Amino acid sequence: MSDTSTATPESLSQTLAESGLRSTPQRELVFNVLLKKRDHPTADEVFARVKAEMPTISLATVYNCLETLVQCRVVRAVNFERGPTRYCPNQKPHAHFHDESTGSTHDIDLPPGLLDQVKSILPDGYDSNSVEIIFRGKAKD
Amino acid sequence: MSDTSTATPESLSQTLAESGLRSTPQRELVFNVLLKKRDHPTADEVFARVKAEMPTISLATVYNCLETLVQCRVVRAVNFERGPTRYCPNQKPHAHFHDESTGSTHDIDLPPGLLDQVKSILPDGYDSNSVEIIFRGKAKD
DNA sequence: AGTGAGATTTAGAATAATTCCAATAAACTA
DNA sequence: TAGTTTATTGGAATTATTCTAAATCTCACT
Ligand SMILES: [Mn+2]
Ligand SMILES: [Mn+2]
Ligand SMILES: [Zn+2]
Ligand SMILES: [Zn+2]
Repeated sequence: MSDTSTATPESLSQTLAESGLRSTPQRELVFNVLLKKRDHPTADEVFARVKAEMPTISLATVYNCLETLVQCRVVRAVNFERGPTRYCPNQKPHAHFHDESTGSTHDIDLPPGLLDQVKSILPDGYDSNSVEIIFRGKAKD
Repeated sequence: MSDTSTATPESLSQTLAESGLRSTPQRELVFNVLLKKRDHPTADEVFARVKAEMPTISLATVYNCLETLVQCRVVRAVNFERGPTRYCPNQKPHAHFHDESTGSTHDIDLPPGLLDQVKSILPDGYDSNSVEIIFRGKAKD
C-alpha cells in the first residue's frame, strides 16, 4: 500500500521539472529532511538537520529551497502565531493541532466532506480556494 | 438592540479593571480606533490612525496597548501568514476570509454548532480550547 | 493637597526572522 | 565544450517586534 499523502523522494525531481525547476542536491535534501521527521520544523531547524549531511549548505539556500517546495505544493508553510514559519510535507488535506503545553504541532486528518461543509458557511460572493483549520489546546501523551 | 459582539467603549475600563489594569487614554484610543474601522489593521496602521488624534503617542505604546487588549480578550491577534500581526475587535466567534486579490480580510459569521462540529473531528486525547478557521480566495466587490 | 509605590508611556537600542544582493558555481542546451 | 540560464552562497539589509531604562502618570494613603 503506497502512501499517497506525500510525494516520494523520486517524484520530487519530476514535480520540480513540471514547474520548470531543476532538481538539485540541496532541494532533495531539504525535502528529505522534512519527510524524515515530520514535526513542522522552522527554517532554522531544517538548516541544522540539513547541515549535518551537507555541511556547506547555507541558510539562504534552505530558505530558497523551502520557498521552492512550497511553490511546487509539495510542502506547506504553516503560520499560526507570530514566530518562525513552520514547514509540513503532509500533502493530504489536514488540520493542525497546536499543543500549547509542549509547543508541538500535530496533523489532524479531516473526514471526507468536512472541508466542503466548512466552506458552505461562506456567504454568496466569497470564493475560497483553501481552508485552514487550527486547533489550540492540550494533547494527551 | 445592543451589539453584544464587541465590548463597548465604556466597558473597556471595566474590563481592564477586572484584570487589575488601568484605563489610560492610550488604551482607550487604541481600542476605539480598532472599533471604528474594522479592517484588521496592523500595529503600524493602528499607530498611524491613533497618532492623528494623539500625536505624541509612541509606536511602543501602541504595541503595549494592543498586547494588553489581547490579554484582556477584547481584541484578537490574527496571523495567517508571515507578515505583521493584525488586530480584530470582533468578539463573536468568527472565521476569517483573506481576499488574495485585495489583501483585505473579512469576518465570516459562524453558524451555531459549527465550531463543535469541527472540534468533533479531533481524536481522543486532544483537548482543544480554541479553533481558528481561515479561508483564502477572492471575494466579490 | 502631598507623598510614595507601582503602573504606564516613551524613545531608542536590540533582536529575530526573513529577504535582498551581487558574485560564484552548477546545470542544461545547442 | 561553450554559452545561457538557474541555483547557491555569504553577507548586508529590512521588517516587525521586543527590550531597556528613564520620565511620567495614577492611585492609595495620609
Ligand atoms: Mn524559521
Ligand atoms: Mn504591525
Ligand atoms: Zn501539517
Ligand atoms: Zn476578525
